[in-house]
Amino acid sequence: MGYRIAIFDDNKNVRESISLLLSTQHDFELVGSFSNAKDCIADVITCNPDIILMDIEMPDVSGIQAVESIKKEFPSIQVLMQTVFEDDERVFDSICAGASGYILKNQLNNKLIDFIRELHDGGSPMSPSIARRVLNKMQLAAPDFKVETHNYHLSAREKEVLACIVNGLSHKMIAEELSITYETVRSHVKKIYEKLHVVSIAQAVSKAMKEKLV
Amino acid sequence: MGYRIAIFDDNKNVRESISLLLSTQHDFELVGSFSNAKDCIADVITCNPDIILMDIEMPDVSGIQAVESIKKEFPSIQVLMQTVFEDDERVFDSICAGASGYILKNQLNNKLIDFIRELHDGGSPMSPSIARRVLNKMQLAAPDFKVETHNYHLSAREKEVLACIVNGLSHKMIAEELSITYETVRSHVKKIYEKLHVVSIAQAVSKAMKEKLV
DNA sequence: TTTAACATCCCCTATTTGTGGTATTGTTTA
DNA sequence: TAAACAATACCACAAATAGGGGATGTTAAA
Repeated sequence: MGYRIAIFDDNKNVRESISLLLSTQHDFELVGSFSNAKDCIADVITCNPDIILMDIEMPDVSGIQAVESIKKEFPSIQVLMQTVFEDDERVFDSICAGASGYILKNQLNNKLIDFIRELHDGGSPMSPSIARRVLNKMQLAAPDFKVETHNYHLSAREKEVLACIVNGLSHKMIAEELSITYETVRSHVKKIYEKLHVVSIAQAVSKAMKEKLV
Repeated sequence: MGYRIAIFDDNKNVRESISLLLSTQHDFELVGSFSNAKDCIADVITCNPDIILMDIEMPDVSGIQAVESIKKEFPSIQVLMQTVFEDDERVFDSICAGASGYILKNQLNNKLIDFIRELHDGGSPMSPSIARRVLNKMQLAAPDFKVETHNYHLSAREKEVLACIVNGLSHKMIAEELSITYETVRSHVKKIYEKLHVVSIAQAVSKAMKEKLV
């Protein structure tokens, strides 16, 4: 089965050299080549690719916006970002937008073919320095991932009330929201405090958010 | 400049075959080979490696615990995890513990040399499927990363007070904590609410934690 | 079938918090 | 140097929250 590949890049030379490179592989088929991501959804519908090579810096619509809308419409398409930039922000925005790989353009020529195959086989090709950035970011965010998640045995109703509290509603507003009386809200809150071992709204919100209880 | 490499792996065959593989590279030097991470800190001091190949599953002390303590003591040593496991938990625990790369053992033979060089050059070699898991994890955690971080121009003192509130202290306790009067705390709180555009403790805590203001 | 947990509602009291002011002092900056 | 901000402190009143009860009906588990 061949790979259907599309390119978005505003640089004509880049598009042409990639086209030439892809043509050396008998099982690669370049089904689309676009200088602009303005109509990327329509373009993708037209050419129906499996894999998209996406430049980040393009006029009008950035590659990051493009990958976001493409992945929303076609989650199974794999997008490989390619750029000269490797600042943290662009890297993480791309990944969060749904890119499955991120490579620097200086590595284009020699490795692109391998990277595309790796992508197709369920891998996530990244330039070495990008991969390092990604790991560093995860290490920084480690506390966010490693949440000690006790189970406080809150009932469904109690979780609802707690969610309202975290969203900043007063007891009175929670009563309205859940169509119960103020006194019932108070009963739930008392029970929540007991179960979480807290004694105030501030502590409850803090604990709920820290331990992702809502 | 040569690479000083140490191995931790409980399987003697693995250690020997890696040793053999490394010996084919004139600039690689195997400075230590250990079947156990019990004394990993002492071992590392003794053999002084630049790079460590760490097996995950070892008796007594796991590779994850080992990398955690090694990175704590010697942050500049690069650790490459190698394992047959690729469950999410072990992958992320390893990365959070400070590993700079993570490769599956079935790819050992042919690629290990390249991976070690990549690691040494500031990259983070990962097996393709591992890289994909890492990106998926980041995408899932995207909301945690993409914090719209307004600047509310809180003064240093106001941030202190806000931190106390988030930690669940009452105004009275904050007064004691910061050695100011109760009324001053209330003044700060008023100002904080004004700047954050909130009207209650719950909202303040919620906003402060969501936007990582403390 | 008794018990336990849950959801609902009510009362009383005390404390904490929210809102509106005012005021002094020192520092920074336009 | 005047204006703006920051940190401190106080007062008064209103509203919200916290803690102690008690009560009822339902449902699910032992």
